[in-house]
Amino acid sequence: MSKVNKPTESELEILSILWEKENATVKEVHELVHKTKEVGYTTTLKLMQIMNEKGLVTRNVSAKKHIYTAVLQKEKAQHQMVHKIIQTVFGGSSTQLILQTLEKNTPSKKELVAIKLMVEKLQAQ
Amino acid sequence: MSKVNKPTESELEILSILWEKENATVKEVHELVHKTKEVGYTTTLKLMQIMNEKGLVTRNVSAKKHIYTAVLQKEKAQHQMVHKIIQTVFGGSSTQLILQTLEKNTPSKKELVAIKLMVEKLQAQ
DNA sequence: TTTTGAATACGAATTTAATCGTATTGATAT
DNA sequence: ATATCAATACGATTAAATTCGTATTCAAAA
Repeated sequence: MSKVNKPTESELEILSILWEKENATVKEVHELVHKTKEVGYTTTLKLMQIMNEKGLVTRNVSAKKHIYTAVLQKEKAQHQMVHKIIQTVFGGSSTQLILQTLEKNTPSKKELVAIKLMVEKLQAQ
Repeated sequence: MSKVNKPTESELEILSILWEKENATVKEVHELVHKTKEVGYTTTLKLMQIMNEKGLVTRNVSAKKHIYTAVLQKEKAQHQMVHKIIQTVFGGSSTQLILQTLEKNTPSKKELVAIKLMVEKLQAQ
Protein backbone atom coordinates (compact mmCIF):
# COMPACT_ATOMS: atom_id res chain seq x y z
CA MET A 1 0.00 0.00 0.00
CA SER A 2 2.58 2.52 -1.12
CA LYS A 3 1.68 5.86 0.37
CA VAL A 4 3.73 7.68 -2.26
CA ASN A 5 1.08 7.30 -4.91
CA LYS A 6 -2.00 7.72 -2.83
CA PRO A 7 -3.94 10.45 -4.57
CA THR A 8 -5.81 13.15 -2.69
CA GLU A 9 -9.47 13.95 -3.32
CA SER A 10 -8.81 16.44 -6.08
CA GLU A 11 -6.11 14.34 -7.61
CA LEU A 12 -8.48 11.42 -7.78
CA GLU A 13 -11.00 13.51 -9.63
CA ILE A 14 -8.39 14.36 -12.24
CA LEU A 15 -7.17 10.79 -12.45
CA SER A 16 -10.66 9.52 -13.12
CA ILE A 17 -10.90 11.92 -16.03
CA LEU A 18 -7.58 10.74 -17.41
CA TRP A 19 -8.62 7.11 -17.03
CA GLU A 20 -11.77 7.89 -18.97
CA LYS A 21 -10.07 9.78 -21.78
CA GLU A 22 -6.79 7.85 -21.92
CA ASN A 23 -4.94 11.16 -22.02
CA ALA A 24 -5.83 14.81 -22.07
CA THR A 25 -4.61 18.38 -21.95
CA VAL A 26 -5.04 20.60 -18.92
CA LYS A 27 -7.74 22.46 -20.77
CA GLU A 28 -9.73 19.31 -21.43
CA VAL A 29 -9.42 18.16 -17.85
CA HIS A 30 -10.33 21.56 -16.52
CA GLU A 31 -13.45 21.80 -18.63
CA LEU A 32 -14.76 18.66 -16.98
CA VAL A 33 -13.62 19.56 -13.48
CA HIS A 34 -15.21 22.95 -13.85
CA LYS A 35 -18.60 21.41 -14.53
CA THR A 36 -18.75 20.16 -10.95
CA LYS A 37 -16.52 22.57 -9.05
CA GLU A 38 -16.22 26.33 -9.22
CA VAL A 39 -12.49 26.51 -9.59
CA GLY A 40 -9.98 28.44 -11.68
CA TYR A 41 -7.97 27.13 -14.59
CA THR A 42 -4.59 27.63 -12.94
CA THR A 43 -5.74 25.56 -10.00
CA THR A 44 -6.29 22.57 -12.20
CA LEU A 45 -3.02 23.28 -13.97
CA LYS A 46 -1.12 23.46 -10.71
CA LEU A 47 -2.67 20.26 -9.44
CA MET A 48 -1.67 18.43 -12.59
CA GLN A 49 1.86 19.79 -12.32
CA ILE A 50 2.07 18.55 -8.74
CA MET A 51 0.72 15.19 -9.81
CA ASN A 52 3.46 15.06 -12.39
CA GLU A 53 6.09 15.79 -9.74
CA LYS A 54 4.64 13.06 -7.56
CA GLY A 55 4.70 10.64 -10.45
CA LEU A 56 0.94 10.14 -10.51
CA VAL A 57 0.87 11.23 -14.14
CA THR A 58 3.33 11.70 -16.96
CA ARG A 59 3.15 14.27 -19.67
CA ASN A 60 4.30 14.70 -23.19
CA VAL A 61 5.92 18.10 -23.41
CA SER A 62 7.00 18.03 -27.01
CA ALA A 63 4.24 20.40 -28.03
CA LYS A 64 3.08 23.55 -26.35
CA LYS A 65 -0.05 21.88 -25.05
CA HIS A 66 1.21 19.21 -22.72
CA ILE A 67 -0.56 15.90 -22.94
CA TYR A 68 -1.09 14.20 -19.60
CA THR A 69 -1.52 10.49 -18.94
CA ALA A 70 -2.25 8.66 -15.71
CA VAL A 71 0.59 6.57 -14.35
CA LEU A 72 -1.28 5.16 -11.37
CA GLN A 73 -3.35 2.38 -12.83
CA LYS A 74 -7.07 2.46 -12.38
CA GLU A 75 -7.01 -1.13 -11.17
CA LYS A 76 -4.45 -0.34 -8.53
CA ALA A 77 -6.41 2.64 -7.26
CA GLN A 78 -9.57 0.55 -7.24
CA HIS A 79 -7.88 -2.13 -5.23
CA GLN A 80 -6.32 0.30 -2.76
CA MET A 81 -9.61 2.03 -2.14
CA VAL A 82 -11.67 -1.12 -1.85
CA HIS A 83 -9.15 -2.59 0.55
CA LYS A 84 -9.22 0.49 2.68
CA ILE A 85 -12.97 0.74 2.86
CA ILE A 86 -13.24 -2.92 3.78
CA GLN A 87 -10.80 -2.41 6.63
CA THR A 88 -12.22 0.84 7.97
CA VAL A 89 -15.97 0.41 7.76
CA PHE A 90 -16.67 -3.22 6.98
CA GLY A 91 -14.62 -4.79 9.75
CA GLY A 92 -12.31 -6.47 7.26
CA SER A 93 -15.07 -8.45 5.56
CA SER A 94 -15.28 -8.13 1.80
CA THR A 95 -18.50 -10.12 1.93
CA GLN A 96 -20.15 -7.48 4.06
CA LEU A 97 -19.22 -4.91 1.45
CA ILE A 98 -20.63 -7.04 -1.34
CA LEU A 99 -23.87 -7.85 0.45
CA GLN A 100 -24.50 -4.26 1.39
CA THR A 101 -23.73 -3.01 -2.08
CA LEU A 102 -26.12 -5.54 -3.56
CA GLU A 103 -28.90 -4.40 -1.24
CA LYS A 104 -28.43 -0.68 -1.51
CA ASN A 105 -27.47 -0.51 -5.18
CA THR A 106 -29.36 -3.33 -6.73
CA PRO A 107 -27.90 -4.12 -10.17
CA SER A 108 -29.99 -4.87 -13.23
CA LYS A 109 -31.22 -8.39 -14.08
CA LYS A 110 -28.40 -8.78 -16.53
CA GLU A 111 -25.80 -7.72 -14.01
CA LEU A 112 -27.20 -10.03 -11.39
CA VAL A 113 -26.68 -12.89 -13.80
CA ALA A 114 -23.07 -11.85 -14.30
CA ILE A 115 -22.49 -11.71 -10.57
CA LYS A 116 -24.09 -15.10 -10.06
CA LEU A 117 -21.88 -16.58 -12.76
CA MET A 118 -18.80 -15.18 -11.06
CA VAL A 119 -19.87 -16.65 -7.73
CA GLU A 120 -20.47 -20.02 -9.30
CA LYS A 121 -17.12 -19.89 -11.02
CA LEU A 122 -15.43 -19.23 -7.70
CA GLN A 123 -17.43 -21.99 -6.04
CA ALA A 124 -16.23 -24.45 -8.64
CA GLN A 125 -12.62 -23.81 -7.73
CA MET B 1 -24.93 13.42 0.69
CA SER B 2 -24.67 15.94 3.50
CA LYS B 3 -21.10 17.17 3.61
CA VAL B 4 -21.55 18.26 7.22
CA ASN B 5 -21.06 14.78 8.56
CA LYS B 6 -18.38 13.53 6.26
CA PRO B 7 -15.61 12.37 8.59
CA THR B 8 -11.94 12.94 7.87
CA GLU B 9 -9.35 10.15 7.94
CA SER B 10 -8.62 10.48 11.66
CA GLU B 11 -12.23 10.96 12.54
CA LEU B 12 -13.13 7.79 10.71
CA GLU B 13 -10.57 5.88 12.73
CA ILE B 14 -12.17 7.10 15.92
CA LEU B 15 -15.66 6.42 14.67
CA SER B 16 -14.80 2.84 13.82
CA ILE B 17 -13.62 2.35 17.39
CA LEU B 18 -16.85 3.81 18.73
CA TRP B 19 -18.91 1.61 16.43
CA GLU B 20 -17.03 -1.39 17.72
CA LYS B 21 -17.36 -0.54 21.41
CA GLU B 22 -20.80 1.11 21.34
CA ASN B 23 -19.36 3.92 23.45
CA ALA B 24 -16.07 4.79 25.04
CA THR B 25 -14.01 7.31 26.95
CA VAL B 26 -11.22 9.33 25.35
CA LYS B 27 -8.73 7.17 27.19
CA GLU B 28 -10.16 3.96 25.77
CA VAL B 29 -10.23 5.36 22.26
CA HIS B 30 -6.73 6.73 22.59
CA GLU B 31 -5.31 3.44 23.76
CA LEU B 32 -6.48 1.82 20.56
CA VAL B 33 -5.49 4.69 18.29
CA HIS B 34 -2.08 4.75 19.88
CA LYS B 35 -1.46 1.13 18.93
CA THR B 36 -1.33 2.12 15.27
CA LYS B 37 -0.27 5.76 15.35
CA GLU B 38 2.37 7.55 17.38
CA VAL B 39 0.24 10.38 18.59
CA GLY B 40 -0.36 12.21 21.86
CA TYR B 41 -3.35 11.86 24.16
CA THR B 42 -4.46 15.45 23.78
CA THR B 43 -4.55 15.03 20.04
CA THR B 44 -7.13 12.28 20.33
CA LEU B 45 -8.98 14.31 22.92
CA LYS B 46 -9.06 17.37 20.70
CA LEU B 47 -10.23 15.37 17.73
CA MET B 48 -13.09 13.91 19.73
CA GLN B 49 -14.05 17.36 20.97
CA ILE B 50 -14.11 18.63 17.42
CA MET B 51 -16.19 15.64 16.36
CA ASN B 52 -18.62 16.54 19.10
CA GLU B 53 -18.86 20.10 17.83
CA LYS B 54 -19.49 18.81 14.33
CA GLY B 55 -22.17 16.49 15.60
CA LEU B 56 -20.37 13.32 14.55
CA VAL B 57 -20.51 12.08 18.13
CA THR B 58 -22.37 12.92 21.33
CA ARG B 59 -21.06 12.64 24.82
CA ASN B 60 -22.37 12.11 28.29
CA VAL B 61 -20.75 14.75 30.45
CA SER B 62 -22.42 13.91 33.74
CA ALA B 63 -19.28 12.29 35.10
CA LYS B 64 -15.73 13.48 34.91
CA LYS B 65 -14.84 10.94 32.28
CA HIS B 66 -16.99 11.84 29.33
CA ILE B 67 -18.56 8.94 27.52
CA TYR B 68 -18.61 9.34 23.74
CA THR B 69 -21.01 7.71 21.32
CA ALA B 70 -21.07 7.84 17.53
CA VAL B 71 -23.95 9.75 16.01
CA LEU B 72 -23.11 9.06 12.38
CA GLN B 73 -24.40 5.57 11.80
CA LYS B 74 -22.03 2.94 10.57
CA GLU B 75 -24.46 2.01 7.81
CA LYS B 76 -24.67 5.58 6.63
CA ALA B 77 -20.91 5.96 6.53
CA GLN B 78 -20.62 2.66 4.69
CA HIS B 79 -23.15 3.76 2.14
CA GLN B 80 -21.55 7.16 1.63
CA MET B 81 -18.15 5.65 1.10
CA VAL B 82 -19.29 2.88 -1.18
CA HIS B 83 -21.26 5.34 -3.26
CA LYS B 84 -18.26 7.59 -3.58
CA ILE B 85 -15.87 4.83 -4.58
CA ILE B 86 -18.32 3.56 -7.17
CA GLN B 87 -18.54 7.00 -8.71
CA THR B 88 -14.86 7.85 -8.66
CA VAL B 89 -13.11 4.65 -9.62
CA PHE B 90 -15.76 2.27 -10.92
CA GLY B 91 -17.39 4.57 -13.43
CA GLY B 92 -20.68 4.51 -11.55
CA SER B 93 -21.13 0.74 -11.79
CA SER B 94 -21.77 -1.06 -8.52
CA THR B 95 -21.49 -4.32 -10.42
CA GLN B 96 -17.92 -3.55 -11.38
CA LEU B 97 -17.13 -3.01 -7.73
CA ILE B 98 -18.74 -6.29 -6.77
CA LEU B 99 -17.09 -8.32 -9.50
CA GLN B 100 -13.67 -6.92 -8.77
CA THR B 101 -14.04 -7.46 -5.06
CA LEU B 102 -15.08 -11.04 -5.62
CA GLU B 103 -12.04 -11.69 -7.76
CA LYS B 104 -9.43 -9.95 -5.65
CA ASN B 105 -10.81 -10.92 -2.24
CA THR B 106 -12.40 -14.27 -2.78
CA PRO B 107 -14.75 -15.02 0.12
CA SER B 108 -15.01 -18.42 1.81
CA LYS B 109 -17.36 -21.15 0.53
CA LYS B 110 -19.86 -20.23 3.18
CA GLU B 111 -19.79 -16.58 2.25
CA LEU B 112 -20.13 -17.39 -1.44
CA VAL B 113 -23.34 -19.23 -0.60
CA ALA B 114 -24.62 -16.19 1.27
CA ILE B 115 -23.85 -13.94 -1.66
CA LYS B 116 -25.51 -16.31 -4.09
CA LEU B 117 -28.62 -16.41 -1.93
CA MET B 118 -28.76 -12.63 -1.89
CA VAL B 119 -28.44 -12.50 -5.66
CA GLU B 120 -31.21 -15.03 -6.07
CA LYS B 121 -33.41 -13.15 -3.66
CA LEU B 122 -32.94 -9.99 -5.71
CA GLN B 123 -33.58 -11.88 -8.92
CA ALA B 124 -36.88 -13.13 -7.56
CA GLN B 125 -38.14 -9.60 -7.08
C1' DT C 1 10.42 40.62 -37.19
C1' DT C 2 6.74 42.07 -34.02
C1' DT C 3 2.38 41.42 -31.85
C1' DT C 4 -0.90 38.66 -29.78
C1' DG C 5 -2.98 35.21 -27.15
C1' DA C 6 -3.02 30.70 -25.40
C1' DA C 7 -0.49 27.95 -22.48
C1' DT C 8 2.72 26.85 -18.74
C1' DA C 9 5.61 28.14 -14.50
C1' DC C 10 5.79 29.47 -10.04
C1' DG C 11 5.38 31.87 -5.71
C1' DA C 12 2.39 32.88 -2.28
C1' DA C 13 -2.01 33.02 0.16
C1' DT C 14 -5.80 30.51 2.02
C1' DT C 15 -8.14 26.74 3.95
C1' DT C 16 -8.57 22.51 6.33
C1' DA C 17 -6.72 18.86 9.16
C1' DA C 18 -3.81 17.27 12.72
C1' DT C 19 -0.84 17.92 16.63
C1' DC C 20 0.50 19.30 21.07
C1' DG C 21 1.75 22.19 25.22
C1' DT C 22 -0.10 24.34 29.02
C1' DA C 23 -3.97 25.78 31.89
C1' DT C 24 -7.90 24.56 34.28
C1' DT C 25 -11.19 21.60 36.48
C1' DG C 26 -13.02 18.37 39.72
C1' DA C 27 -13.29 14.05 42.35
C1' DT C 28 -11.08 11.60 45.97
C1' DA C 29 -7.96 10.39 49.55
C1' DT C 30 -5.65 12.43 53.37
C1' DA D 1 -10.15 21.86 53.78
C1' DT D 2 -6.21 20.70 50.88
C1' DA D 3 -3.15 18.11 47.98
C1' DT D 4 -3.06 15.18 44.24
C1' DC D 5 -3.71 13.60 39.86
C1' DA D 6 -6.51 12.23 36.10
C1' DA D 7 -9.19 14.32 32.88
C1' DT D 8 -10.89 18.09 29.99
C1' DA D 9 -10.43 22.83 27.73
C1' DC D 10 -8.32 25.64 24.68
C1' DG D 11 -5.06 28.38 22.13
C1' DA D 12 -1.58 28.05 19.01
C1' DT D 13 1.49 25.76 15.89
C1' DT D 14 2.50 22.75 12.16
C1' DA D 15 1.46 20.23 8.12
C1' DA D 16 -1.02 19.21 4.01
C1' DA D 17 -4.11 20.36 0.37
C1' DT D 18 -6.12 23.69 -2.48
C1' DT D 19 -6.47 27.99 -4.74
C1' DC D 20 -5.13 31.73 -7.54
C1' DG D 21 -2.60 35.92 -9.29
C1' DT D 22 1.06 37.28 -12.04
C1' DA D 23 5.08 36.32 -14.85
C1' DT D 24 6.97 33.99 -18.50
C1' DT D 25 7.15 31.26 -22.65
C1' DC D 26 6.22 30.09 -27.29
C1' DA D 27 3.96 29.50 -31.68
C1' DA D 28 1.38 31.54 -35.22
C1' DA D 29 -0.70 35.50 -37.46
C1' DA D 30 0.11 39.99 -39.06
